[in-house]
Parts: sequence; C-alpha cells; structure tokens
Amino acid sequence: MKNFILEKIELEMAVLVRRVTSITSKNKIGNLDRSAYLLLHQLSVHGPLGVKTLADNLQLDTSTVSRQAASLEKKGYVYKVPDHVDRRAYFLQLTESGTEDFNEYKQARLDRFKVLTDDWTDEERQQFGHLLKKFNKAILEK
Amino acid sequence: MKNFILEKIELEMAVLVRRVTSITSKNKIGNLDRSAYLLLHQLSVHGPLGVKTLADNLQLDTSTVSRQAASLEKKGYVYKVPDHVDRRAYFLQLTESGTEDFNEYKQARLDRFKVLTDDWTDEERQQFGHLLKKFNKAILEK
DNA sequence: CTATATAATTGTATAGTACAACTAATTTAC
DNA sequence: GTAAATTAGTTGTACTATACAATTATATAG
Repeated sequence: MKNFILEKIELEMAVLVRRVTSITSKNKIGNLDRSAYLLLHQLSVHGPLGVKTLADNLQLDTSTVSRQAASLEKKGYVYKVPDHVDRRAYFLQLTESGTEDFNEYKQARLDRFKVLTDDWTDEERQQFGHLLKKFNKAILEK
Repeated sequence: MKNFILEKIELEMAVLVRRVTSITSKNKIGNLDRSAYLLLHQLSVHGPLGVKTLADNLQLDTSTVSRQAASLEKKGYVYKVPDHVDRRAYFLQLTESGTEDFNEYKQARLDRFKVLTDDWTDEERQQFGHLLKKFNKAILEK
C-alpha cells in the first residue's frame, strides 16, 4: 500500500471533522444540535431506550447522555417512561414535537448534503456512503 | 437521485464526527490534540503564517487561533517572528521540537488509519481519500 | 441477608469554540 | 497630512460537549 493514500485520508479526515464541527456549531435548526440529533436518531430507529443503552450505542459516558436526555426532556422532545422491570431505569420516549423537530432537522441536513454533492455522480455518492459506513464500523471494532 | 443514498451519507457523517471526536479527545500524543495538529499542519505545509491567515484557512475565529497559538508557543512548538511590513502582525514559525512532535503525531495517526483500513482494497482507500477531499472542498465553497 | 454490581444523576474539570470589547497599527478619504 | 475607518491580534466572557469521580437507589449473586 502506498503511504500517500493514507496521508490523504488522514489529512482530509482531520479537515472534515474541523469543518463539520464548524458548520454544526452554527447550524441549529429549532433547538437541535448534532449530539441531540444523534440521540433522537437512536430513539427514532430503535424505539424507546434507556440512558445506558444510548451511551453504549453512541460511545458516550452515561453522564453525558444523562445530561443530554435532561436537556431534551426540558425542551419537550422526550419524556421518561419508567421501566417496571428495573426500577432504577427508564426509557426515553420521543414526543410528537421531538419527532417533528427531528424530522425537520434531518430534512435540513439532507438538503445541505444534496447541495454539497449536487455535482457528484450517483456512483460517487453511493461509494461515499458505503465507505463512510465501512470506516465507522472499523472505528467501532478496532 | 435516490434519497436513501443521501440519508446514508448524512447519517454516517454524523456518526463519523461523533466517533472521531470521541477518539481524538483521548488520543493525545505528546502535547498535541487535533486542533493543534491542524494548526501545525498549516505551518508545516505553508511555512510561517499569521493568526489571521490561519484562522481563515481553518475556518476559525481569530480569537480561537490566537489562544491555540499562545498555547503552542508556551509548549515551545512555535515562536513568533515579527512581520516588519505590518507591525501589528507576526508569523508563527515551527520550532524543531514542534516539527518533531508534529511528525510523531502524524505517524501515530497514519498507523491508526492503516489499521482501520487494513482489510480495504487499495482502490477503496484511494476512492475514500478522493471523496473526502471532494467533500471538504464542497463544504468550503458552498 | 449481605456484598457487589448496575442505572442514573450530580459535581467538577477540560477542550474547543464564538462573540464582543479592546489596543495598536495601518489604510483610506478628504 | 491628518481624521476616520479598518485590520491583526489579545483578552474577557460564555457556551457546548465531553469525561471521570462520587453518590443514590435498586438489583443480583453468594
């Protein structure tokens, strides 16, 4: 393998994270930011989950998720459903307004990505999605 | 264009940023973190630059770069060279130890990326680098 | 039953960032 | 050639996202 390929990936990855965080720090639709978005995404995909599970899935400390959850609850985006099996725990359940704003935010992001890749071929977009996913999986597993 | 491709990119991008920030927050080689790395990278590629130029290139506020520069100076990684043409300004110049630690950090990152993509084809790695670069360019321009 | 483990919260600390106010120097307009 | 506007950099302040440690309440294992 040629080293310059790795160097390119390495550099562009650093730049990407820098740019994306720069965008998303300004880019608040409604009351949502990127971390809140990811948390709501989990709920929207997997249904109600507890803090522990969310923390595992998102690779975050439970304390971080606990605070995010509290903040989302305060905004009326989720509410806590007691877990009758384990009374220490509860499930975070998306509210209607949570679902709404999540979808709005998601759409805004999609629009943004559409613009960013509007001169790409379908093949390129597909490849990009595929490789990002593959890379993410690698990070998780290695 | 199919929307699900965009959805995939959109989601994986959010996950990527989440995971990469999670890694790099723990991942300190020497005294360097990701933002410091990017700043040093600029200097290493373009030679001595001022705070303003760095801020523009990195899409950061000058105050942020000013602090990063101060912190790097304190660590002995850069020093200030007065700009005799504009006496408000100066250039940040990499020191030897700055160059050394930069290279060490870079190598550690490269090793990490090597592991993460060790089961990829060369074609995939190349494509990934290419698309990341293309995407970064789009963010900057659109 | 007691000891240990676990889910969640809260206290504290840090990094990374932006914006606003400020200083010193430069450039522009008359 | 000076006054006004602009610019480079710094510093004060604030906020978000995060982790780790200590704590509380509950659950599970011996």
